[in-house]
Amino acid sequence: MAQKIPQERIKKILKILRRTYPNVKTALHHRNPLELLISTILSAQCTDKRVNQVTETLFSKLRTVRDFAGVSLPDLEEMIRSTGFYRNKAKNIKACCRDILKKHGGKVPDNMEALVRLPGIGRKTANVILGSSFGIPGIVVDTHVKRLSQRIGFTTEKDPIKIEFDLMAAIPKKDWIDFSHQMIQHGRALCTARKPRCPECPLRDLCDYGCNAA
DNA sequence: CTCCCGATAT
DNA sequence: ATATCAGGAG
Repeated sequence: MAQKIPQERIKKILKILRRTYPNVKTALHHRNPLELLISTILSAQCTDKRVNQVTETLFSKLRTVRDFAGVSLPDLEEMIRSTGFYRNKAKNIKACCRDILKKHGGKVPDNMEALVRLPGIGRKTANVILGSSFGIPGIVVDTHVKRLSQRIGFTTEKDPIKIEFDLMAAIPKKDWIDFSHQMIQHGRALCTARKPRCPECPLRDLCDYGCNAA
C-alpha cells in the first residue's frame, strides 16, 4: 500500500546498507540452480548453517535432477531430518524434481510463474532462485526481511506477499537483489528477533523501532 | 488459521 | 520452558 516512508529516508537507508554489507550474497552453499533450489526448500524455519551442514553430505550423494527424482523418500527424509519439517521437505524436493524432469526438460525454470507452480516453492523461494541463479530482480521476503521491514517502517502489512509489493514500490528495481541480501544479513547480525542491538545499529537514526520507538 | 518439526539461543 | 530459525500448503 501507500509507502509512508519518504524517498529521502529510503535513499539513506539503502546507502548505509550498501556500505555496511558491500559484497553480500546468499549464505546457502550451492554450485548450480538445482542445489540452490533444494537448499532454499531446506532453509524453511532452519538456520542456513544447518542447511549447509546437511547439503554438504546430501549433494555428495545426489547430484542430478534424476537422482533426486528417483531417491526413496525414507532415504531422503533421513538425510535431511535435522532441518525440521523433513517429511514435507523430502516430499516436495522429490516431487519438484519429478516436475522439473517432466515439464521443464530437467532444467530449473527461470521464471516466477513456473517456479511457484512447483510443489513446496512459493514467492520467497522463487525470488531466491531468480535472483541468485539467474540475476532476475526480485525481493526475498523471508522472516528477516519481514521483521526488519516492519521495524524500519517500510510497511505496516503482515502478509509476506503484500510486504514484497510494498518494498518493490518503494525501492529501485536495480537494488532489489542486493537489498534482500543486505536486509537478511543485517537481520542475522544486529536486528535479531529476540534481542536486537539497536545502539550499535547504523540505521538507528532512520528507524521507527528500538531507540526511536513511539 | 493450523500443521509440519529438529536444533539452538535465551 | 519457550521463541526462533533464509516457509509453504491445506
